[in-house]
Amino acid sequence: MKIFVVTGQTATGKTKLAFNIAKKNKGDLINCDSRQIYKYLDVVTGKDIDKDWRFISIKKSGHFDIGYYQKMTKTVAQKSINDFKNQLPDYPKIWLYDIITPNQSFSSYDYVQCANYVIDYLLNQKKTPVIVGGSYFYLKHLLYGIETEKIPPDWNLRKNLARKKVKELQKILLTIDPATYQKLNHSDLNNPHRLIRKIEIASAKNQLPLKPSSRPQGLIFQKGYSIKIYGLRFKKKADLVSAIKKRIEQRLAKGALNEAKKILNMGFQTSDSGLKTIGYQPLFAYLNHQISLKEAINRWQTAEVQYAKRQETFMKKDKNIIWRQL
RNA sequence: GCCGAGGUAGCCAAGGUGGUCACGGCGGGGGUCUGAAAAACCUCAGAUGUCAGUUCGACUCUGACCCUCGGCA
Repeated sequence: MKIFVVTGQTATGKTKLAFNIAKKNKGDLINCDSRQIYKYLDVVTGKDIDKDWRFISIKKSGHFDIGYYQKMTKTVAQKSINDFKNQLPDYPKIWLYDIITPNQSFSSYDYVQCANYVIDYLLNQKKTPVIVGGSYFYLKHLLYGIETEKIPPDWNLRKNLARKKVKELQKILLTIDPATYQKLNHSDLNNPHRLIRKIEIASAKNQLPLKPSSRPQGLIFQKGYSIKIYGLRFKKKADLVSAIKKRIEQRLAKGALNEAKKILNMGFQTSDSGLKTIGYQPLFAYLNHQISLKEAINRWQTAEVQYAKRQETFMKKDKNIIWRQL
């Protein structure tokens, strides 16, 4: 059973490659972009769908809405899907867009659950999963598994700890789990998010009886799967920058500003987790007359370029990625 | 042309009665990464407009010059 993965830097044309692979292998795309998972964040996140596509939900579990986008022919798009099910064009579907709303929380663990569900679903239908996206954190967990115990977020704890200074968090961790504390590097030691997570794990361990960690395994360790992981990246930084600039212009032309406005009108807060997505904050600042449009665009571009660099730093440690330079 | 303000790294910017060649922020380079990840965090590099003078010593004082920004003309 074949599984393809297309990952890499932003703005490298991952989706296009994924579509080509899917067409040749009777496949569907499975989104692995942590932003396109949100409903309503369409233009700024660059979802590759337009009016011809329709969302079909196949499973709602908890607050997750798992489904796919299906390309329609012009006439079909206007009528009921059921009447035309057999006439739909044979075109790869896109799974795992629009799972949650921008104010809902979603973790890499959640992603792995959703993705595995869809992968099984497709393999059962003898279809080829083509996982596509640049959220390597999600991808890493999907491919290689999550070794730590499955300790869910403790929102009360997080809320309390969020008010504390880094030094205090360090002290707490040092007290309840000195072994973990000693292993922290300089970066993690000053990272409130990660300190809080470590404290969360340590205090859960203290409360629950320690069970032998049943090592959940990632896709890559499962027998019978042949997985190819492609990574796209630019050879020259100047090309990355111009690709990003061009894409932002296109997204603005497609109505990125209206989308930002619409999202605020829907009642979402600028602090909602989905709206930490690159692009929205500067657009909000512009809409509030805090900065010029030019400044907003600059900030957006800079943030994208910085993100692309972080992606590469993270991904290049993965020796299973087959790189294609652009 | 005159009056005023000012010229500190790619950008913004602090400073001091002259004395380890200078606080920060952004941007840039390099990293971290196992239930927030398009997040959060770590780390490195880089500067006193030009020329002269005073002084043991000037980025800091003096003068000239060159620019920039206001106002007057």
